[in-house]
Amino acid sequence: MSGERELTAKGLATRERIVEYAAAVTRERGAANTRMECVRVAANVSNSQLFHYFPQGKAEMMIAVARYESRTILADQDARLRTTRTWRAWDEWAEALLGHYDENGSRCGLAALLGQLDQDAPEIREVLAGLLESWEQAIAAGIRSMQSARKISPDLDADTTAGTIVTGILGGIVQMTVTGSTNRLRATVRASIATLKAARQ
Amino acid sequence: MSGERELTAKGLATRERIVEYAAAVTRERGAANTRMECVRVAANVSNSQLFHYFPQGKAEMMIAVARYESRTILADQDARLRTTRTWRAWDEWAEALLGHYDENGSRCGLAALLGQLDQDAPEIREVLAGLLESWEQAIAAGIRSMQSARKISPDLDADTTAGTIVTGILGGIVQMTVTGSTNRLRATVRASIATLKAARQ
DNA sequence: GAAATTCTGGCCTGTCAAGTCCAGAATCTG
DNA sequence: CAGATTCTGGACTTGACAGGCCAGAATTTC
Repeated sequence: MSGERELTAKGLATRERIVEYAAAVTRERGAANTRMECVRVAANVSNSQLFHYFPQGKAEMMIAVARYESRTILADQDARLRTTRTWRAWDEWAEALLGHYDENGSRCGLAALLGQLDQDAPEIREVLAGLLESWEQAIAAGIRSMQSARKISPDLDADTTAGTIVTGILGGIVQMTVTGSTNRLRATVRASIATLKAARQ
Repeated sequence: MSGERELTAKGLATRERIVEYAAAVTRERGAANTRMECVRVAANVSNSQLFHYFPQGKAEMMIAVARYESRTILADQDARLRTTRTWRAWDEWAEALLGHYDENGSRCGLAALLGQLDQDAPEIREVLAGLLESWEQAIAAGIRSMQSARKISPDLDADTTAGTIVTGILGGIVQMTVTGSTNRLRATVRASIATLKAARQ
């Protein structure tokens, strides 16, 4: 047993499985209301295992959950946005985003974590800040693709616009968790695309 | 002692004072991390008083806090927006909003409550939904004032636009709590005003 | 001045959940 | 097979915090 962690492939797999179930519970109940006991039952592991893989306890686990959600969202968005060269692709991006929430009914891994920022967990804040940053970059890359394809004017500031779009999505998600309706998210995402189209070339 | 509550003027004043301090503590530490003990000390009352005025305990108190914050925000926004007839007034509105957060450094009563939605408190959700609704209406009223003054085209849908503006503000506030910076809020509020100006008449 | 209320302040209980500990079983790896 | 790890499961400790209880003091109100 060295100072650092050495996990076998099996160990890593188990740890990852725990994180996935923990993320699911967190999405369902919010980070604050996520009980280690619930995760234990959901992941079907023993208590010892939980604390074996997360010696720092719940705090460490929630950071892992934040990283997991972050990775998941970014992988999806990156794939959809990096080489977006048609208006149709943007419409599909928007509908995919909205469709996700229409299906999952305001369960949102991002929103579930946002509620937990008050705690003593600056690391979660950092992870989420990184997620927002990368998300902006993915959208900015999509905008630049459109500019390369001469469909959006090069005068449009891709970074600023991308930032505003992410802010709008975030606000829409929050409104969804408050009101239970995706109306505002829908309106905002469509307004974002309208803004892009207003800069048509 | 009748079935319903009968509070003297003094009693009401004390209750209100408790709510104000509770709101301050909540802003500082977030709803989840707000301890009755902290409120007790801050408001300088005894434990019995706390539970005398809030027989349902913390849950009831947080609802009162939500109503208080809601009232405070709306009173301010209503005053600024209901009869906004000049572009300058909009700029002042925006700067007041941004200035507030630059001063208070990401302390936000609204954000502090948003984090607490996971809990078993549907009433807080309702209060916040009402706040957002009224806020939208205040902004829509401001837009209509501009339309009456023939400064914004009557073709602009005041309600939809107001909804998008509130969504953007909300997203900016959330990003502020995550990143600690008001940059995105600033960009979004300015983009909102730019959208209005784009519908100049 | 009597009745009700407002208020103090401490003490006590209950609950919930995080995290520890341990003895032993199963599994993997060289 | 030997030695490490993975894993079970339960019992246990600890701490935080909500909330109740009570005896009595101050204040208000009629």
